[in-house]
Amino acid sequence: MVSTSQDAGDRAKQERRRQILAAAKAVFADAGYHGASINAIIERAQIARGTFYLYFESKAAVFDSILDQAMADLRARIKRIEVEDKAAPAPQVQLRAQIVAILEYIVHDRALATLLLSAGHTPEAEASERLDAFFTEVRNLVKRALETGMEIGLTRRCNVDLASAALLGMIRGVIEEVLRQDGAITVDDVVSEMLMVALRGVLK
Amino acid sequence: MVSTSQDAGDRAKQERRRQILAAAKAVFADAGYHGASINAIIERAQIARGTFYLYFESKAAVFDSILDQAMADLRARIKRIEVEDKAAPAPQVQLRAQIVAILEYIVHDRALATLLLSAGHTPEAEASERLDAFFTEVRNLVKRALETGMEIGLTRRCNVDLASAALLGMIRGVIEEVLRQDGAITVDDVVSEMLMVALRGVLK
Amino acid sequence: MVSTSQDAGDRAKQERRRQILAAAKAVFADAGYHGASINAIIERAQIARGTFYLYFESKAAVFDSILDQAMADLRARIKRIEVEDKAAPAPQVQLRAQIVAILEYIVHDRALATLLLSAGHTPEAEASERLDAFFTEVRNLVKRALETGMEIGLTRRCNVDLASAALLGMIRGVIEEVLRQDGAITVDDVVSEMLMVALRGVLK
Amino acid sequence: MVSTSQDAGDRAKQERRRQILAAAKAVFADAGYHGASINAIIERAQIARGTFYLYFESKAAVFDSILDQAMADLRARIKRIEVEDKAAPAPQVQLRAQIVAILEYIVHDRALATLLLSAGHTPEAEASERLDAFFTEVRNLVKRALETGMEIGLTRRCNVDLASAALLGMIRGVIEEVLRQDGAITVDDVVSEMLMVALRGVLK
DNA sequence: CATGAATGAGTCTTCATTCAT
DNA sequence: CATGAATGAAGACTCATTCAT
Repeated sequence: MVSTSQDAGDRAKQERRRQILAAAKAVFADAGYHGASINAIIERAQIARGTFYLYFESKAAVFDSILDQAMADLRARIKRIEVEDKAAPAPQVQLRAQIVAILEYIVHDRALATLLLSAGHTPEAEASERLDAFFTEVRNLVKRALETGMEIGLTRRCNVDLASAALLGMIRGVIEEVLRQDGAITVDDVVSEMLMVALRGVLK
Repeated sequence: MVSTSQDAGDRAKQERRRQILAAAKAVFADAGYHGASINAIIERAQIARGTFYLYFESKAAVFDSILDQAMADLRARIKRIEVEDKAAPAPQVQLRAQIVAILEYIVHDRALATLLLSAGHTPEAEASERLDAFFTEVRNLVKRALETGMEIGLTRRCNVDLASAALLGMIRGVIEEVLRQDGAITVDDVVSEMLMVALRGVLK
Repeated sequence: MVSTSQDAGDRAKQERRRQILAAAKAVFADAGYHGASINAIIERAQIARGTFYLYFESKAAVFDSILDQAMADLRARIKRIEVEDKAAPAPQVQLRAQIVAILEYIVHDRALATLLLSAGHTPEAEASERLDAFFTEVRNLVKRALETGMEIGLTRRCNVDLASAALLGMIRGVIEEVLRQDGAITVDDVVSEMLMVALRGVLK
Repeated sequence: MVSTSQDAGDRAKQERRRQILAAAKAVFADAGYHGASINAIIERAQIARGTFYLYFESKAAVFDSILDQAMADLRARIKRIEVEDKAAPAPQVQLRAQIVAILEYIVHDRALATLLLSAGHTPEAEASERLDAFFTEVRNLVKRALETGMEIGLTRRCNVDLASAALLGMIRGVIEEVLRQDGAITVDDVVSEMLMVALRGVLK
């Protein structure tokens, strides 16, 4: 009995937490970190002022929570591409699968996508640094991929810093386009198109 | 006489205005729209509080002014690429020249670049909409270029919406990389690399 | 049976109450009335938030309880000094015994002492008035003692209001000093010194 | 002209500052440091919220200002008592004059007096430490006076720590009594009575 | 024109108190 | 009885904007 009701309480708490996180995510996406007010968050979450601080220490803390969660989720979807293992699918297939998984995760949650696209200009939240670190991590992954590609003669020689920046910018641009068209397009098509541009260029 | 002193006054006024705009640009770039305070701006511009409101009606107004100026400058550097006129340089040469001109303008003014890259997330400034409109305008330009390219058989068939979004995202990503490296790289090199990726893709 | 278990319940309740009072006393002494938080009290008392309000109706109420208890304890230690009864010890001996008893009670409970010394400045607690009343009561006692002393020719003629205020102030000052030295000094010595100053003055 | 109007502005600012300090002093005296709210202060001072922060950085800062001013004023009234210079008035006359001056200053400003009597239990204001230091300073002065008195055979041998604590407590008790009687008594009479008790004791 | 003192709506955060479980 | 999640009034502080000089 006791454990049951405690579990129920815990579940309720987790639910509340999710509810606040969702509201905060939406508000941050709408207004940006600075523009978002606790007021807006609690109104959206339909809770009292104090309740917010029962679940999060501060405005920065919710923001951090959101980003941390997103980063963890994204990290879980990112894996090194296996080139040497002959049993593994072809690198391009692996790459495609990963990009689809990532984009699907991001695009699936509009607010989160907006957040990720705009964060970075948010000096006070600690998460901003961690977000930077995360993006650096991703960039390094792409850089290593390019380097490997060059080694095995798959990819053209290029400035990997610039090329990776260009590729990531491309991904961001494409995500924005998907958000803009809001579901009128499947992630799968998007990835095909994007890979085409990225891998083969626009010229015939 | 009157007109002369008026002109002098006008010139002085214009100078003051520029001075405030410059200060504001720096502050906005440093702190973002919300993080920027009138205080910081007037301190940097060495003017009194009231003086600021003599030249701009609000914080949002300066921000708008800065973006409007930037958009006007950029528009002046963007021209349709001439494909039919045989006397004109090759399309790729024209394209390259334009992109170099644009990037040089943006990268030359670090504060402005930072501003443009982050301005999308600044709800209260009206300019935000105009900025959106501006980017749409640019995207349309790119789209038309792609369509023309496809018509004359220069470019691969593709989803022009996505491809243009990808290309613009690429440009933004590359600009960020240039800012990150802060002058350790010339615009010319950047454009070469970027065009390579964009036009031919990363594959060998 | 019922009455027995009720008694047990009552005893348990009383115990809980004491536990909370002790925690509250410590917290009030540490942080002052305003600085003390219900949070700190319940943490120290190891009880749940709601439980606190089962035993006291408000923060002010605990504070009042503490002071009331202290006042009752102190009252029990204060008696009129018997001058006429020849069987009684000499007035100075009686006085000394009482002061020792009072100081010992106060100094023995550091938290309480701190509380009493600072409680005058705690507007919202009702007890503050009662504390004032209590001190007035004590002052009156001292005043009557001085008057009696004057009548029987033991004491110098003086303004009893001022003299009693001075004497009580002295006691408070001395208590503070004892707290400051924290046990490096016995109440007995303190009282000797204090009586010397009070009764004979500092001059030789 | 310019300097005149600037001076006028400065004078006006000084006046405002005084006005706020006075209001704050009254509110702090009424409610204690914690109990005092910026709201209460600005209402009493008849100014807007922001104006307060134009003159003081924080609530603690006003509090500090008040105490610092008081301490400076009091220090200016405290001088070592000259025992060796034969041309100087008798030590007791010097002492009396000083105590009168100090009490007159304190009693003259009811709010300040209340503040000084109750401060010390005000942890967050920096001034609290400085106030402690000030009181320690005064106690040391009294201690040295007692020691000197003992050396030249004027004073009885005694525990100077306790005796000085007793004497200062006495002063505080007497000040409280004067405030209680609110002007129904002159400082001069008070000092006479107090010195009588302090120097000769209450016994005949 | 320029100034800067004054304003007050709005921000984040705390905390005494209540009440459903 | 005990619990602790929920509440919201109230607190300190910021800052874009106005206006008398």
